[in-house]
Amino acid sequence: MGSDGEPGGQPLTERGARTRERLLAAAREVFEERGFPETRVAHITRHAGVAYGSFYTYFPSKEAVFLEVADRLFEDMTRHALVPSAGPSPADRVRRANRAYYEGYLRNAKMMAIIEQVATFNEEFQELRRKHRAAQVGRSARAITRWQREGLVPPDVDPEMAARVLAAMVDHSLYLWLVQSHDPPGTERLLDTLDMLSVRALGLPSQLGEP
Amino acid sequence: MGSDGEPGGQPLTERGARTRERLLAAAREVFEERGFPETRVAHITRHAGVAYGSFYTYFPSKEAVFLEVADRLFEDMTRHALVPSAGPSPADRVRRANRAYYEGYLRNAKMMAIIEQVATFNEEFQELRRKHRAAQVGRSARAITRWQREGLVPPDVDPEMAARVLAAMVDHSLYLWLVQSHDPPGTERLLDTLDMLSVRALGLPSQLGEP
Amino acid sequence: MGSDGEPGGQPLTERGARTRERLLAAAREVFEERGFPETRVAHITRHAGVAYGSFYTYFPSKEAVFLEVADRLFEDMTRHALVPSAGPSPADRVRRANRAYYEGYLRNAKMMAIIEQVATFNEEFQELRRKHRAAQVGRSARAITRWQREGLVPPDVDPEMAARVLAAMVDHSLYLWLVQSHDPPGTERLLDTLDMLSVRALGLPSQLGEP
Amino acid sequence: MGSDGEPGGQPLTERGARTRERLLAAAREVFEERGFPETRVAHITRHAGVAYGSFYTYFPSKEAVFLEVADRLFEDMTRHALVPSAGPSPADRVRRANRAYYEGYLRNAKMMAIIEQVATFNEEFQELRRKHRAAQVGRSARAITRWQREGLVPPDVDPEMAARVLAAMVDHSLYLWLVQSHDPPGTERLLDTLDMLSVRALGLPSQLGEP
DNA sequence: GATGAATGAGTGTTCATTCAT
DNA sequence: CATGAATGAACACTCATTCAT
Repeated sequence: MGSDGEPGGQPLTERGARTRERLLAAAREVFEERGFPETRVAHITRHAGVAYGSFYTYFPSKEAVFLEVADRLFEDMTRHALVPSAGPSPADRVRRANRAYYEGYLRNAKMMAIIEQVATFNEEFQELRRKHRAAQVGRSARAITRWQREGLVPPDVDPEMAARVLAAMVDHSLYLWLVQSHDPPGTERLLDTLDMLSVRALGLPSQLGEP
Repeated sequence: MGSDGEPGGQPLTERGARTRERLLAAAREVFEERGFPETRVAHITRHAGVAYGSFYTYFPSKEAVFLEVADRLFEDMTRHALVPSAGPSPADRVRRANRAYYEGYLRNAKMMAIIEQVATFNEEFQELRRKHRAAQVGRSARAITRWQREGLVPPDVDPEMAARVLAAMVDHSLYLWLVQSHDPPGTERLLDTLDMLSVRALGLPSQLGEP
Repeated sequence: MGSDGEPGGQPLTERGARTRERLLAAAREVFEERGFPETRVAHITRHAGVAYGSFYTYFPSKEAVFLEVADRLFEDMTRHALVPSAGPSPADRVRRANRAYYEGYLRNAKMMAIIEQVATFNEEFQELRRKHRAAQVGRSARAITRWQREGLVPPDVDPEMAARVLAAMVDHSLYLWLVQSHDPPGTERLLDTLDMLSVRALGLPSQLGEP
Repeated sequence: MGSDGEPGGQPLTERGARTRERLLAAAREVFEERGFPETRVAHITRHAGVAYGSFYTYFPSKEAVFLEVADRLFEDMTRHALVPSAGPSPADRVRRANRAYYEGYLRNAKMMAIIEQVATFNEEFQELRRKHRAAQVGRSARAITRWQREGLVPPDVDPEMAARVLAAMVDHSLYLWLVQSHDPPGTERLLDTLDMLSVRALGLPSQLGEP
């Protein structure tokens, strides 16, 4: 409303930075525990050990902390998902990517559930998520295109669509398995199936030298 | 939810049945339009053209109508998903099942979004959904097992897991395409990809007589 | 609104009379079970086995049934409270009156609790009750006056006040004992104390021939 | 009543304490004026001159304020009811106790009516009241026992029962007089009768040196 | 910057009573 | 008379955000 420092701005002092960090960490924990709609600002501040009002010193709204928590999570997921393109066979690259995604999912499973939740009603957040997804799908699509040029993937495969569909397969399978079923035993079988189906769906030779 | 054992349920007269139907239809439309949390009971009754209080003559809560609307939808999805097992090749059966699911999804796309939404915070509803999914996955798994016996699917495929994973692939791809992206053009390419990947992932011969 | 038969009027047919009776009996039972504010008209009709709307054929309101139920109860209490004035000593008459009141209270204990309840917020009902009380107190006061003329009660006793105060003593003691404490054992001791204190408070000779 | 363990209680600042006090005072006045069920939270806050929501900063429910108002009242009644045991004759002690109780009742008459009201439907409150009553009755019973040892009260009197019964007498007489009859003239006659009947009922010598 | 009190619009649900059939 | 559907005002409680100290 004025030219004053907007709330939610970055803190300038050392102490302020610590408080902000505490709030972010507390927010994540409370969101994981109760979900977004059931989380009260008071829960977050109590958990962080700061005064109620201080929340609004660092974040303009409950939504805003969530966005930031989610952003950090996406960052984490993406950073670890990078698989060196040079190296073993395409099939192995697919397997490694799947495993890396699984590791990330496991690390962040609870928060992934909440992200799914918020994505169902918050348009701004949907947009953020679409972007992250598009980047990931883009990378996979480019790999598929390359493999097609090398004759490893049949030419009738639409790289963009295949990338989308396989990403949906892995993502949603992990969601149902880790989030909705609370991590049941036998995860190895699930991962093996994901790997196998991904590789065969693309028609990749599963071993070096295989047709 | 009251402990009085109020009827709050099935109408005894023709007129009551009509009112109840009107409320159900209105509820579905309003839910689709605004989502579950943003729907007010007043919206539903206004839309149905009945008095506020009449809602509670037929449903004990907002949640209860939702459950019933969703139940009807599951019913619709399941009824149309039945693909005659006798007939053409396995690959064709897979394609037909995918198409049937797509038709259902398209018919109910808006409501599917809301179902996804409610599933993220309502445990009772999650359970209902798990059951429907399990039934579907079971059917697919049995088909895969049969194909394995007939030598059409490699023996290293875990039928249950494969069924799960492919269902997740189709379901979530359609969700992202129809719900989150609001039915963009080029759906045929998506469906073709789903078919192709399903068939190849299972190693099914895509044409009669093909290996 | 017109010159039609007002609701709540006496029924003319035999069948109507039976329905009305059923509603009255059901009302009493439900009131006893749940108290006045917690009783729904639906409870009464369900309990009576008649249709919801029929209630208003016989009674203009929930309050109206209550008034009638209470009126019958007062009638019962009064009818049995009549102690023949001729007969044994005044002390015995006091004892008999106390016992008769106790019997009535016991018979109607649950309803007495609800009457107490309604009396705290319904002015019309308070008036009804005041009248019943006044009649009872009047009778006792006249007996005390007589006993004063016969030299059995000291002349410094105010008959009206003493009657009031002793009635309050008996009434409230029974209320606390039977209603609030749910009829604990040892009632005989309570009754003996009530008798003894009543008799001594009035200075009555407790035995024939005693001073 | 929430399961969040919200503070909802004691204010931490001077200003908060003042607001809480204002709400308590306003609550008492509104309860007295309209009774418990007819009191709206909005009445209380309007009367206190604070925002609606502020009520719930200090009290978790309408019931909770009532409990606290009543508790303070019981406190007041008890504090003033203490009659020095040393001093004049037992008869005088009885009279003084009666008068002290009357003073307290007069001071709190309106609220006593509401307390009676709430006691008819709120179990938690009934319990609170039972405790206060038991304490009072206990004190009286001990006095009667002492007087029996000193030969001032006949040995056939049951101290506990007599204390109960006389307390009921005084309490309910005052209730009917001050609350239900709105303090009619001639209260002195009532008090004299209460004193006289109490003393005679116990057989206490009404004057020093009298038998 | 930190604190915690203040604000008040918003909502699901209840239920006595009325009315159409 | 009987039936049960229709009505809608009423109310306690929540909670994100703002503000005074």
